Amino acid sequence: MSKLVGTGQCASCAIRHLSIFANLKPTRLDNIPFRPLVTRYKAGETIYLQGDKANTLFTVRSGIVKVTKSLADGRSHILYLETAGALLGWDSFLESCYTQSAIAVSDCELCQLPEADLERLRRNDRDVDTAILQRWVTSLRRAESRMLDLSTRKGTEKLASLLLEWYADAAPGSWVELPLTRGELGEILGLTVETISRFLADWRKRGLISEEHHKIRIDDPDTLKNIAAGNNRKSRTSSP
Amino acid sequence: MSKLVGTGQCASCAIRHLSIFANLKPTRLDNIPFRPLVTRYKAGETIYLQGDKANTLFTVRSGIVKVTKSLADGRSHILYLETAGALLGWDSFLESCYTQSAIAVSDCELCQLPEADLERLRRNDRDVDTAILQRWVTSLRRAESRMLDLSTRKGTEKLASLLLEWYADAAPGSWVELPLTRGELGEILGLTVETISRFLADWRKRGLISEEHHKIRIDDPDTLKNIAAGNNRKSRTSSP
DNA sequence: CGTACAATTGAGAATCCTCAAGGGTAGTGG
DNA sequence: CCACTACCCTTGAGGATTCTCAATTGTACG
Repeated sequence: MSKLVGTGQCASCAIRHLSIFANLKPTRLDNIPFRPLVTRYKAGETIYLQGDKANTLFTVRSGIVKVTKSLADGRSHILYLETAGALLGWDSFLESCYTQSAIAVSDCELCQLPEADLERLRRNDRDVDTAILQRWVTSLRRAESRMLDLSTRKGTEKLASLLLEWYADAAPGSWVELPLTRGELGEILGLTVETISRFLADWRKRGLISEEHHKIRIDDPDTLKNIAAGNNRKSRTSSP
Repeated sequence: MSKLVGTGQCASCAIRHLSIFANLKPTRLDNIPFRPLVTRYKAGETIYLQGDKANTLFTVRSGIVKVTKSLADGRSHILYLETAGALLGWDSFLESCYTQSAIAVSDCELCQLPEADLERLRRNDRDVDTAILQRWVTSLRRAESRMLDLSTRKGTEKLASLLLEWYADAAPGSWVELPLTRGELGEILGLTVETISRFLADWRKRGLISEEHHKIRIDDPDTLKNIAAGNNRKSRTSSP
């Protein structure tokens, strides 16, 4: 199960520059009126479940968290993959229940921010308030971009985009950890396991990517970018 | 073009109970330090465009507004349909550009809320702040539900749900205005004009709905609810 | 009454899903 | 150490769904 590591020292936190406290001056940090609990989760462990009473927000310190949403009949979807610095659990602000579940994809470490404490801090500190507001708008933008992707783009376009985005910060030609199963990739993009498997197999054969264990390498980024841009579509000539 | 009607009197506003000022006590309303401009738009007119400098939020007073997002290649999608009480233009909080466009679907009347004024009010008034925060979380939830719908549900399920939702507040068996074209319905659900047209034609033939001019009536809500729930799927028996 | 746009309908094809079978891999317990 | 299990991945065949292209009809509005 998840393990409590201790209480965080925000002033000396290694990922503070990514967090909502990034812009707080050191003197202000002393005013943070609570010490967030730091919890460690192993891959596959649940952080919170859709339907649980929502009264805590979380900041990801390390690892990858998938945020999923399920339908009554069992169909589900991965809404976001969150990494270091992300803030989870907005539903807490409504003092209701979580409308999604959060699950560790890799081993993770998270800070717990009780809603009441964070709310008090937000009201008293303009920088924290602004940081939260910005994250909020950014989350909404991201969700809206995903809606556009889901509704207008083909499977190959979406998968190619996801790989490139995942790979964005990596050195060209290097191996990158991809701790997601085919099923999870499908749940992000709205495709089935088999479809993902077929696309990746095809791209491996064509020399666009290589895979080994749970690592992936992009060998032909240009072609992949073309696919992501939809240039493999049948005919979309702009000439009359 | 859009026409300026005048400046709003929040205290006596007919839709205040739906707005972010709903919970302000009458005495507090006098403290609203600005008079929102009220503007009228005719069907089809643009309220703001993706890429415009974002410094104004809007409250819908009457009519229906579609909020759309476009890809570089021209493909686009309707993110939301907004009605009385809705707040638009969150991007203004980031002092950047609008990442969507807002267009009047029917004749509309909107209040303009300059970001700077609203921001000042939000910081000074806890109720306004809470109201905005709640709308934010609600918007995010709605976007996430739509993501789930777009990625997991079939066309018929989505269209049936949309009609039922649209019809939710109407009396059973009554005619309801549906000012959306087939193309717009498709842009909401991620389907083409032709697909929408075929679904509706089929349902008309089967006696589930009736259409006349731009009005629609649901004749067999039960069957439609079944379709929306996915009960027309091939086989999903839970027995072994 | 012409023009522009919306809706319909058909035919064929692209895309993706479902079902099914088989192979690989990692962890577990005797 | 090995069998066993569970889970993930792959691949094929067939079919459901939806798109694309094209032609036609209907409708609103100046």
